[in-house]
Amino acid sequence: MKLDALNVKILKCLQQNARMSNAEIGRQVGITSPAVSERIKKMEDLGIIEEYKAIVSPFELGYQLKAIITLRAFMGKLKPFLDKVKTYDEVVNCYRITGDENIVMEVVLKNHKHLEVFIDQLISYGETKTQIVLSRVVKQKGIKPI
Amino acid sequence: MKLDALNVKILKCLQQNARMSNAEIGRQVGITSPAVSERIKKMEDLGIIEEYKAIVSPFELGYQLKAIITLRAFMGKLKPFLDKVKTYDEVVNCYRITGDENIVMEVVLKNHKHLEVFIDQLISYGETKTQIVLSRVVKQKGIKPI
DNA sequence: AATGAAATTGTATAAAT
DNA sequence: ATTTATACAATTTCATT
Repeated sequence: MKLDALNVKILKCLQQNARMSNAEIGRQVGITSPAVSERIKKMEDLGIIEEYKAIVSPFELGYQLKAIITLRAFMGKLKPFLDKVKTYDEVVNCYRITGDENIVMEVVLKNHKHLEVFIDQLISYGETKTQIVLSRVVKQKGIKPI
Repeated sequence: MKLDALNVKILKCLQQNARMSNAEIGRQVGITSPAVSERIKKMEDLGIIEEYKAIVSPFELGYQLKAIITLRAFMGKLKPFLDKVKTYDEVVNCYRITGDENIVMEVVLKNHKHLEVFIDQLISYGETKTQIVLSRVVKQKGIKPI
């Protein structure tokens, strides 16, 4: 029993509001709170639920710019970059990808000057391409089980 | 009083574990749980905290592939696409961006066949470029207040 | 804006089905 | 694997500072 209909409903609740109480989830899915608690614990242990995060507004925290930056690493510079990128506070998300570019990053920045300074840090690792985010079309969505 | 040292600490807790109890947060930051509760409520009302989400493993839900897909919309096709993209379950994140491409999407897919079918849906809206995600270098990180 | 106290609600554990 | 019962803990509300 990994992902029956009940667990799917529980996941849906937690993806909508991770701070919902077990009791409230129980009411919505039709079981008691100890049962909810056990199912959640099991899904955490199995790695189905990875973590619970508060999503904080970058703008409200003082970051006026968001950008998607891709990096095409120079010969021998990819590994050093993979170590370095973990230390950048600006990088909120980073994937290694196939294709001409090796890396795609989601970056938050205070202003254009901050962007300039940040890009300057990258040039020793490779060629970058920067795309400024104009708007969020789809809000980070919960993943639907198949 | 929007983001004093206490609120910054509270945000840090909630970004690490959104299901942490108010009492536990209070212990960590040195105030009582009603005070925590009130501060959190205020940050929610001000839009500093946008939402609380369980992060669920796409792989465990049956999605073996993740891709970054950019779209360069055809003349007059951007607006129709912006409406349509909200309906795609595969798209977990989507930004409108500056540059040659208009859109960048983070997409989860069952397999290569699913990817093929998905890309086929996009061709009426514009030219696409697909980059398969090999690994996550930086896990979705909490944003640090300035 | 924070605390302390009281009432309500939620959680954890164990026993039973 | 879920429920019920129970003890413990957390939350909410409100009066107080």
